[in-house]
Amino acid sequence: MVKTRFAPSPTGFLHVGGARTALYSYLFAQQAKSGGGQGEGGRFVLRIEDTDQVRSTAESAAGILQDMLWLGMTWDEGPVVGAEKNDYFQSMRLDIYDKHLQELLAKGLAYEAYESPAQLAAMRQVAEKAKKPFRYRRDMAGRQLVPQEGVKPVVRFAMPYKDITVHDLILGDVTVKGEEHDDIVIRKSDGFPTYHFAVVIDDHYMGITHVLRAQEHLMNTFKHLGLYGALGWEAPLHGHLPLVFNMDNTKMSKREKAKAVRADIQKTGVKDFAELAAKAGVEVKVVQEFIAKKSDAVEIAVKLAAVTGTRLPEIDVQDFRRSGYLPEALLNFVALVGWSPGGDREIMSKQEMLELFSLEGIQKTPGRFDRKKLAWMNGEYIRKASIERLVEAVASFNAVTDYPLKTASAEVVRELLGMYQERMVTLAEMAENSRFFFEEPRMDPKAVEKHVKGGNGMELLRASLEILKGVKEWTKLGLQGAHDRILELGVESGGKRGAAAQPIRVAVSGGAVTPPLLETLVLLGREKAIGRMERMLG
RNA sequence: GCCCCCAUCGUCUAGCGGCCCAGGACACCGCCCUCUCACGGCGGCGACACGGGUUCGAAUCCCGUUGGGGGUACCA
Repeated sequence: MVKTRFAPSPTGFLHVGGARTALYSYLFAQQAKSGGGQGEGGRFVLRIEDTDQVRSTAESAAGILQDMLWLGMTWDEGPVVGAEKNDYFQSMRLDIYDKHLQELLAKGLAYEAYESPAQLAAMRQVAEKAKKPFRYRRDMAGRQLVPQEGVKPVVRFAMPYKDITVHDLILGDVTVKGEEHDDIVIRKSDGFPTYHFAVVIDDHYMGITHVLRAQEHLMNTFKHLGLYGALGWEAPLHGHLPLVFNMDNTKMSKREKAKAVRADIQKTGVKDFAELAAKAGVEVKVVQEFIAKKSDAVEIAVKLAAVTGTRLPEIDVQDFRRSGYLPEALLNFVALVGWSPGGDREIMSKQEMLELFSLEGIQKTPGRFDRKKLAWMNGEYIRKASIERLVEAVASFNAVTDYPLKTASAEVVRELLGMYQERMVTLAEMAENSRFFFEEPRMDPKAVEKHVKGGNGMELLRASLEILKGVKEWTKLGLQGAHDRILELGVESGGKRGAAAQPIRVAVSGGAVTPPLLETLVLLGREKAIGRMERMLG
């Protein structure tokens, strides 16, 4: 039996790094499920670690579930979508933690500690000045041995001070010496367990056999192993995954959204934020604090970005959905940051990943998240997808975005997909570039100058307009003759074959780039096409 | 500072002692195709961090150096 889990804390949306951790755990369990006859099956558990009362939110938890499902990762045990909290939320399991806390206390394997946060900070500072590591130990000098007025005690775990080795599934054996350990807090003063305590108890009760988590947890594992020992339980196997970074080696964090917005605001040189604040519907003071880097709040960044037109970097799964990535492409890409099936395999369906996944293929080094490669991969998926699949994807995309594409009929969506499938990398690109089909085009002055006003653009446009006006039936078939004639026009005028197409493009779309002219004109319709050309001619 | 992990093209990686003066993909740069933009095709640039060992033979094994990363919370 293999049982894995993904245990996010609901303090924000599902991060792509988290999605990858979830994916590996999911694949590992699913693999055991399909088993090849050798396994007794596998189960994948989703657990919400909401022991941080201040930062956890219900919306965040709901968002994480939604993102998991969008990516196609379903769980065998966990929260029920749309339902109230159940046993897979740590905040619902306080009794269990407390029971074991009492047990440890009774056995003398845990104890109350009475230092205030300020006292602890001071102790750390002293250690730092002396260039000595600070470790809270029951045998250290200077402990606060009696309760203090106004300070609620925490409970610390009496860590065994002996060498501990983790047999990591990915990194191999890692040992930390006994003198390195310290007595961690297992119950905070608010009565909630800390992560370390809740995780151990939950993994045990939920029967988790394999824990795959990010490498930032490696050092925590020793503490957890200490707890398993004290509780008399067998520990699950652990595997620590390499971290995921940005191309510039910085952490992929939500702070980048704030950074992007700040950079754009600073570029404008505006110093008085009253107008900006008003437009964004935020208090001036809040904006000022944001600019002063006193806050990196995502909600504020989003509001301000809407005003400044800043393109926020994608960090969370939701961001990628809004940018028009296909879940299968994102999943495929994310799988490959830190794992390789060996050989040259890159494009893989979930089913193929399931067949190929193995812990041996997991890298030990941190990976960079190369958005350009993701974009390429998304394009590959889009080009290989059936129109049916893309129609579905557009619906899912429209549900979280607000482009005019949203107003398109099913039939028009299919037409657009036909035109854009080979020339888009994300659905957002299509949504953006196809705006002129739905609303009046914004004229790009450079394009107008170059293709219409410059050279013989006006003449060509006039001649083309006459040809188009003569078209009886405004369909692909009916327009074919006129279209050919327009291309000839370009050659006759001494230009390239497409010389006459450009002025029409610009008149009709506002820019120099559209899908092939014929299809564009057909979908646009006679009235809009001719009207826009006439307007351009003045 | 201390503890721990890691190290192949700019990036993701293949490689698990001879098949490698290192293969693929993205990116980048040319050329071809072409009504714009794409798609597609062809080609180019480009890496075993460094120094010692071990071995007939090392990208692959060992040690050191350097570099990168993680941890060092009443956050997870």
